[in-house]
Amino acid sequence: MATRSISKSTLQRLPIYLMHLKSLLPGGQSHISATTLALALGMGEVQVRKDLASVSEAGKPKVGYVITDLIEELENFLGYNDVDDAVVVGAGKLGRALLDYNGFANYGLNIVAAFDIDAGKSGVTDTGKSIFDMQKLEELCARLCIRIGILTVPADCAQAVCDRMVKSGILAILNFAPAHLIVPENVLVQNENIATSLAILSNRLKETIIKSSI
Amino acid sequence: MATRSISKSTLQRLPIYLMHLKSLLPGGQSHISATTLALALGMGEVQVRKDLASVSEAGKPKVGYVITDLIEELENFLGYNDVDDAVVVGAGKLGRALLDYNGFANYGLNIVAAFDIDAGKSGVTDTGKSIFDMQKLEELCARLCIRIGILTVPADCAQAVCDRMVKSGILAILNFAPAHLIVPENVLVQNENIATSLAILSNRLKETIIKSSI
DNA sequence: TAGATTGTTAATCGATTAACAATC
DNA sequence: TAGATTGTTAATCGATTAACAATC
Repeated sequence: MATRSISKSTLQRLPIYLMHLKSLLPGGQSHISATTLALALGMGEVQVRKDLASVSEAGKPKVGYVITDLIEELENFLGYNDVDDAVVVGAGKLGRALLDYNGFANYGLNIVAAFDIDAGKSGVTDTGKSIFDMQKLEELCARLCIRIGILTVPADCAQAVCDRMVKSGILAILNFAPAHLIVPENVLVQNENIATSLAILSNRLKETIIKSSI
Repeated sequence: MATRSISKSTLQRLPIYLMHLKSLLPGGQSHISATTLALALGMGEVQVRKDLASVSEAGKPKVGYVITDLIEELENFLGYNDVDDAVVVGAGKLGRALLDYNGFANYGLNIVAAFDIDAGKSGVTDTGKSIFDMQKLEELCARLCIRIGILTVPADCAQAVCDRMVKSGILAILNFAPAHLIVPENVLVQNENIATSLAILSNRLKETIIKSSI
């Protein structure tokens, strides 16, 4: 199977295209050109065309792409159609917000439950999702073959909790804790660190202000 | 003033160094070499050295860097010491989680209040932060000179709300809505889209599984 | 046919890595 | 002094952009 390897940068942009295309659906227009798409998203048109070429063969000169087809191809490529089960570990405010967020279904992610060290948090949330005691983590992950875990515990116990997740068979971790995780080679970590985003934003803001005050 | 422009990639890594250095403080060790730091974070040692050189002059051959000094320099550079006020717009679960998260203070961000279109959500949270009706947005932002806004509304009203934030004088937006925002040239947007992270994670997971099944 | 738009090949740009001289 | 470690200059790598041929 030729899983043509795709660059990380392109992969990051694909969901942006998908998002925009979906927002176009109610408008009723059937086709879109890479040029138009690039303009709307403030990207280079060659970049858009190259990115789209990596998931679709359906671009037609003069008319562009069929929007619904492109959406379908993007969703398939991104795996939004075959659902993966996931768990949230750490049922603090952020953890519970993610647990109850119903938008993940659109991205092929089904959060089945959350876990917390504080047994007092066990129970069922507004939306009917269960929060279990951490003790149940290993058994439940193994039984349901959970491969994706969302880590939302404080930094100081992030590594210890991460180790337990790995032991439970989790292969991919979305890490919201402001901590660097050490994992075995076969386990993936994607850091979702708000501090990092903030750093970039405030640095750029400072530069903007300096520039505009000259 | 020589605001030596720093690459975006480096800027993204600085908070990671800072985070790790802080976690080292309780250990009592006074110095650290770029080599050690690189090893701990799974990065190249030249990269670490180059990144650190962009914020510090204090590296000494043979001994490395004084940890506390390096922390100080990183915090100054990242602006964690001069606090910026910010508001959250959209008091849903995520918005309220961010509003009540007390970790932002470490990053030089002080969230003063949240706003929501649903006046029924107005009030005070557990941690004493106020949620106001959206109507108050413009007046309060102007009065407090708010320049940073955190956007946590649903995708379908993200652009409209963003426009109001811009009109209120906000210059930097941390966007959690899964939508592409169009803003004037002088306004910065940093997208914090979980779908994107998820796309990368699940794609890499798939590749890992394919590879390991060969 | 003419022209808009596609997909691709070549050139440029930026970031990472390798090599090395400087120094405590 | 010797060697660990720094900071920098040059080489490599990857991603973006520009140029262009193909085509509906």
